[in-house]
Amino acid sequence: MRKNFTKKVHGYVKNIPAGEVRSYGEVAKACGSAGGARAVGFIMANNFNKEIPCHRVVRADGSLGQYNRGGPEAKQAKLEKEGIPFSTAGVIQISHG
DNA sequence: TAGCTGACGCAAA
DNA sequence: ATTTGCGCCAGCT
Repeated sequence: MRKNFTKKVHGYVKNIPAGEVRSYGEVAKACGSAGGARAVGFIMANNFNKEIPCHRVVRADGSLGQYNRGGPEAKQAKLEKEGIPFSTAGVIQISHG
């Protein structure tokens, strides 16, 4: 049941503490699907729950990626408010929890 | 049921 | 170091 994957992703993302960021690949892997990075992104795009801090999920390169709430700019703004340091490329460092 | 798309990731040039 | 191409999984039409 693929839906299970989605539920796991939601739970994991909700488990991401403020001030920390996770890469799509990390989330996918933690949910049981290593190469399911794209799937995670798709889930986030279809996820509009404020309970799910999808803005804390960034690309493996540290780049922001996308955001269904106003684009990378809004995403970065939220992350900066969380206390996440940023660089010209994007996130300085991703916590691997 | 089959095919296409998508907020990614890695390898090669 | 930067750019381009292919592969990955899950969801939606």
